[in-house]
Amino acid sequence: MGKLTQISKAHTIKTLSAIQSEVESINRIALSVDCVIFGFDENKLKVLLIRSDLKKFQGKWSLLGDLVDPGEELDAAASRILKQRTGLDDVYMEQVKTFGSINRHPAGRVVTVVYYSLINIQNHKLKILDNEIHWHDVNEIEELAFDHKQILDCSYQQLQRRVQEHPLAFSLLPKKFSLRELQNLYEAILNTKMDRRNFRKKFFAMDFLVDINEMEQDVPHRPGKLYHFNYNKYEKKKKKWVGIDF
Amino acid sequence: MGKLTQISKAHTIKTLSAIQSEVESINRIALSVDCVIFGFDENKLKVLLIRSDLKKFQGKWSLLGDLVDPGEELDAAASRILKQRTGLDDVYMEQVKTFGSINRHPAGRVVTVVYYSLINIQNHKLKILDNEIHWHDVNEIEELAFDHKQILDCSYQQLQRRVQEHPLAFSLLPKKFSLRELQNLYEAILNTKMDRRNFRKKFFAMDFLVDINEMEQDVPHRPGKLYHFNYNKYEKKKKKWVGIDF
DNA sequence: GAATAATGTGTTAATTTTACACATTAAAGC
DNA sequence: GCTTTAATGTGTAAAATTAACACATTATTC
Repeated sequence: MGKLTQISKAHTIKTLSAIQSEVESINRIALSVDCVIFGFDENKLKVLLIRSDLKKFQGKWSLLGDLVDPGEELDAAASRILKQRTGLDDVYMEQVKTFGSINRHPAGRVVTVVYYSLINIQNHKLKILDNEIHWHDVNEIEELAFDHKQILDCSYQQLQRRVQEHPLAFSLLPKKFSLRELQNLYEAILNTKMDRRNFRKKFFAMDFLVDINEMEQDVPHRPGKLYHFNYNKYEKKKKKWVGIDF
Repeated sequence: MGKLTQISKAHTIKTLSAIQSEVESINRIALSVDCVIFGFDENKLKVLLIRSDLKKFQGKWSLLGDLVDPGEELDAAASRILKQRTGLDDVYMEQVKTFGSINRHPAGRVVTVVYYSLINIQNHKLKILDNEIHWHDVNEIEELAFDHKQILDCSYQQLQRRVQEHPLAFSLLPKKFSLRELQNLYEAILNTKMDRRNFRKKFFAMDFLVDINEMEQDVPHRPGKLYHFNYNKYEKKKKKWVGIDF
């Protein structure tokens, strides 16, 4: 008996209900969503992890994930996980890749769709109540439960690529930020040092920064100017790019 | 009762079998793989489509896909579909994205992991026996069954991006090719016209082309030189890039 | 008020990308 | 076989982008 879309071989026109029962009888694969939640604090790129609840991985850290509800969109599942864990919605999120190795999960075949999100740690510092959840330096993570280290690496690489094409990184900063903070963020994500003057030039040229006529407070040195990111302007420009650059 | 990875809320250590039964009882989502198979012929970028076997989409074209076997890797499923439909293995393939809208499939919840592949049409022209399968100009496709138009658009965009970063496109050409053919291919994929001299300069500078001291045969004009693509050299260089450019 | 440490700013060199023209060669047409 | 035609093959100069680099200014700290 052919499988769902293999049917075309015989090429008879099937009724929906025939296919429906095929779907139900054949499928023994569970579907989950895992979230790689990035944050930025103390000039380090961080990722939110939880202690694994499986005996096999006892003591190990893992990404935040959950099974997808049969009636739930994939994006919605990712949002839900994020909301449950951080209390935040309206967060930048992007699908990364789907991981489906046969033995990636000890409980059976679990295929997982991975998303990364970018959140501002300060915003939700108080909302993490579960004391089994912690922020970890991305660059200091050696091992994770399941295949989560591989997933993290893949997501981190995608973030590094994307952040050079689109100014996503602002999602990791508070609304008001100085250029030094912005540069520290980029240096943390890309793991490089950059020239301060060229960095400033580049961002001013992009024309997404709004000078809000405020200065940093309580910094142990000469305070820098504070800026907003103009999301509207960015979205408008992005539309013009579609099909050209990306 | 919490779902698989939601368990961490209560944070008891569960046994595997407890989780296994959760997985089995909860999951009602089918998983498929769809392949966007690109080819290049008559200076046009093509995609391989099959007539839909569903009444709802009768007459409409769709991508080649199939349900994933519970014991089958995702990549393997994509390879299998390709092999079944074209007779080819050892083909360039890349995961694109996973599509999981609730109502994307009339038979129920079917989440599909999408791959694109690049194949050389000449190589396997004789292997497509099923007369319900045809090549279509990518740029002339208006409508497809399911959400396959959206999937195609997404895959095509990803191909366009990737081809500018890595010389993937060679997979679409025969082993021996002229620079004109190569440029026609890039122009077809990117939907642009390019300067012939700059194009040649760029590819010679990459240093992946091997002059095989042969000329085109049976062309209605002055024959051009033929080249091979040096995959080994490319793979070596790619390793040096890792973490720097990509 | 002197020392410190960060902010803020412009110019030049180097590299990369784009634009552009003419001689050469084989096929096609007469 | 001679002419016409249409493509191949090649180099250089301008333009745009990116990288390198130094000093005056300002608030804080001591």
